[in-house]
Amino acid sequence: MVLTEKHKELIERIGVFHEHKGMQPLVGRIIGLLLVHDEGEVSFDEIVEQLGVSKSAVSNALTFLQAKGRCVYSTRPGDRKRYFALKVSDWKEDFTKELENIAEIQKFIDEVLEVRTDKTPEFNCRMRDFSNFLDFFKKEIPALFERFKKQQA
Amino acid sequence: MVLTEKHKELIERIGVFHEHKGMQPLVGRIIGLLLVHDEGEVSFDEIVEQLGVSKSAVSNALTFLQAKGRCVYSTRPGDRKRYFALKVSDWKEDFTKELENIAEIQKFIDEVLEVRTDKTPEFNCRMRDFSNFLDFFKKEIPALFERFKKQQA
DNA sequence: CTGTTAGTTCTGCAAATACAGAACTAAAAA
DNA sequence: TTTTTAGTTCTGTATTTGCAGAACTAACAG
Repeated sequence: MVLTEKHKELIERIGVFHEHKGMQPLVGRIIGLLLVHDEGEVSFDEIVEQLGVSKSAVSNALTFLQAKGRCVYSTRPGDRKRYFALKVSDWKEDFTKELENIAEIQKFIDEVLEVRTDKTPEFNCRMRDFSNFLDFFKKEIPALFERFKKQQA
Repeated sequence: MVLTEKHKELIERIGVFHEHKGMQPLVGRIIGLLLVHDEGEVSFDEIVEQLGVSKSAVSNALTFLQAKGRCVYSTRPGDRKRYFALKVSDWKEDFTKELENIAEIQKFIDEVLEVRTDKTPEFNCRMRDFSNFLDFFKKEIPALFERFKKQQA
């Protein structure tokens, strides 16, 4: 597949977006490439060529993406190459994980509340409020997907 | 205020948590200190002493936190020191921002769908599904807070 | 057995990060 | 006016990051 300027520019922006989420630059670019690539599956070599980076960098980035469960590869009979693709299948799972990750702050809030004295009742009250909300939020996640399903039909 | 080992250890863990979110180490530690500190407000000097870091590092970190709107300082009559505190007041706003930030991926998903051919209908379909969900999700955020309010009462 | 393909692991380095320490600034105190 | 206080900005540096390139490995091909 030949990438147009538009493709390349979009890949870069998707890369930067993922960099901001803490991923290393190339990892974000690879996600971008796998997203815009027509065939869905992209060979190791093609990633190297399209992004103009070294094999070692691609190898490490793909190992990372696979470890994170964001990417898989398949093979074809009579072809030793690996074809990589994103696991868009379980976006619900991924999204849930991200939401739960945000809510992880609750664990700390609760620990903080345990060590705090009652010198600052308003502060403590707000924190407890926030903790209660996070509790509520986590429980609401499944319901969220259900409401979406209903609304779809 | 004298910090116990428990306090210090909790500050470190809160620091690491924020590092994973892309903040620089000291910024995370300062958030931790402001969270566990009894008085709620902590002077510049005390931050320097409690965390054992340089004034310059603290100055930069606090400038960053204030720019991000996560921290404010107040002053006291006849006292030139600045007392820093977290802005826990608007956790709803902060949380909303974080959720919207997650949903920002939708912008890219939609752009990706525009440049993709229909060679991979299933992939495209899943992406469209995800985009629709993100749409739904963003609209649901205010309702989420409302349901929490109701449940509280 | 030798060569080739496809990818991995190791080594090194250029650039970015995160901080220390010193010099500096602005305002209040003496 | 000089000094002190409280914090900022500048300069240098140790550490970490992100990648390139080379050496290596495993499997198949000739």
